[in-house]
Amino acid sequence: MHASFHLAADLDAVLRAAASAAGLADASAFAPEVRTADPRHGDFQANGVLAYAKSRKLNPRGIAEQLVAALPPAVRDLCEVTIAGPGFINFTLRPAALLAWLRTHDSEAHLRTGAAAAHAGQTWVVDYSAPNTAKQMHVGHLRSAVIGEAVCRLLAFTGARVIRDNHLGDWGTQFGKLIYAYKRWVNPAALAADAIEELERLYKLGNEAAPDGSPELEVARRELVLLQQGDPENVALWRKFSEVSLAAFQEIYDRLGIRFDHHLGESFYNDKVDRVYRELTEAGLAQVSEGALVVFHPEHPRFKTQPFIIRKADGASNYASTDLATALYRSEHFGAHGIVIVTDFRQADHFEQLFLTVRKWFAARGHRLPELHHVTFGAVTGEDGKALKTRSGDVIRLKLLLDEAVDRAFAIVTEKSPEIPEDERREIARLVGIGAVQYADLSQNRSSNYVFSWDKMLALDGNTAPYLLYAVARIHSIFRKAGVTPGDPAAEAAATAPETPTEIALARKLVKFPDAIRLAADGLRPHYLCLYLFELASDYSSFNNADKVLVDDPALRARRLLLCARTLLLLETGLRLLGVRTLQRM
RNA sequence: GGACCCGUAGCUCAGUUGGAUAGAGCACCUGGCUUCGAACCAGGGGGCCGGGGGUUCGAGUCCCUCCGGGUCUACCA
Repeated sequence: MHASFHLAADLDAVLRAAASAAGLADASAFAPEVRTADPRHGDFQANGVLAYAKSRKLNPRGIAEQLVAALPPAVRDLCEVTIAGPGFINFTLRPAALLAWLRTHDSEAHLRTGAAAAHAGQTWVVDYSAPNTAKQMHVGHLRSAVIGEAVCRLLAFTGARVIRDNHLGDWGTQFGKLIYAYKRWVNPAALAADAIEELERLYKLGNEAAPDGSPELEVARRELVLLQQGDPENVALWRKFSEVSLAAFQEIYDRLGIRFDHHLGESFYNDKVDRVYRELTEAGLAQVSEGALVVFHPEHPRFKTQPFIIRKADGASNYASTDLATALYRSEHFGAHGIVIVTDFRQADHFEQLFLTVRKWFAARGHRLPELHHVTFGAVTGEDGKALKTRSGDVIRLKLLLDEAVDRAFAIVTEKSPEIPEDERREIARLVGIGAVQYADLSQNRSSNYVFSWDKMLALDGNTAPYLLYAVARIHSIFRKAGVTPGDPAAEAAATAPETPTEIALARKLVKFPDAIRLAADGLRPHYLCLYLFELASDYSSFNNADKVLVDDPALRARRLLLCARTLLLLETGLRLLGVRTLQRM
């Protein structure tokens, strides 16, 4: 039996064809709206009949009956079709169809082939993490890195060529103060021991030493001017700051499994902003206001009066200038079909103005316009609801936060599995601890604030990394006991279609994987995939509890091993797409 | 003042271009290991989806309004 990857998409196509075959008026305008259904009603449901019938003042049940009658016989082999309520069409997959899908989708490569249609042939640039150089990464930098990496993997899985670009904050007025402080107070021993720590100390010293209106600030400004004019000493210092910072960042990225293709920070666009000023001025989009070069958007309720400042009154560039230049570079140099920028919600205004400006600018100059997406996320707060990151001091360093996650995970593993050797417990703790932090960030709808809670993210029940990793470990354990490699065709050859309620519930959940991928990738919202994986692991646990796998009956044993192997495949594939690493024992 | 985000069970959160009786986890109560990993599972109680109005076959979801919390609002990013 044929089983294509995305069954819902197939049903959609079949219903469109049925609309024509049934002779519906204006059949090409009929949108089936196939989506996953509540399991009580079926596997998929088509809701489009109601909207279609309503707008044409037809009886929806009558239309649904015509459509169902026009379905090709093959659809009935695949699933049971019923009409319910005012005109929903419900599709319930037959056990044989479930088995066929599971047999076909037996490797990550096969899943990838099925999923890759969505963004095939496209190039997407993802701009995430983007910390400021000369400062340590803190807890506020976590979400962009974790969500951005998951978005990259989802886009790549759905067929895109993904370019990971770390748009570092490596330019700006703060470097004048930093150079000022460095030249006076650098401690060479501290610099050798922990360079980023020493830079951060100097950064704060510079800020304190050069308040607004002070003569020290004038000196700091001269350092900045020297840097911008290419003064060898200051340029060398600035380079050192960048190198030291990148090395420190990479230690964090290594622990999170992140590797960027490019680190094109703000400094990279220094020589590219003049073209921005020129083209926006020539296009009539930019104007001088209060000495600055700005863009207004008269059609916008707010941005008709709130300017987008693209060049400061003193002639210097700002982040609007470099972000505009960045958009053009990504379009021209990378040939981007899509640009995704992952920052917190406080920058929503900026990116709305940026995107409005880019669309008008590119249209005026004939530049190729990519899809532009600002992937925002809420703040990370403590359990008291207040921001974890306070304005004055007491920021939690990301390095220490990850250390604590691993320490806490180690204590739990040691308590639960004392028989495992310490070396392996350390490795398990590393995967579970880091995975728990990543997963906690990803599993919640990114637009709301995220309450940071050690106890919740490390819990063994609920929608957490440890729960999913535990399901993975249990499945591996069964295969170890059986002496079988997961997915071995010989072990699955005799498999029959699922029969028990828990087998069927698990199989029905497995075939919904494509829908979860599509939801997550289309909306750039990884939490849809998390939710799916949690439900899958939960259905697996019920199955695991109710149906013994390693039984004597060869057909029964084969089909349960097949269910185990596919669950393992989808859990491991899904977690990999989230950037969470899996293990075999915990 | 204006704009945007959030408000769903005691707590933390899901809820797909508007779809069927609003779902999880925690906590609470009951039951299940001589059995592939009980770090688990099965079952139970718990809701004016912030308030009010509107749109329609149908609203947690869309529109208006009010309340509460957060953020941004001319040269930091």
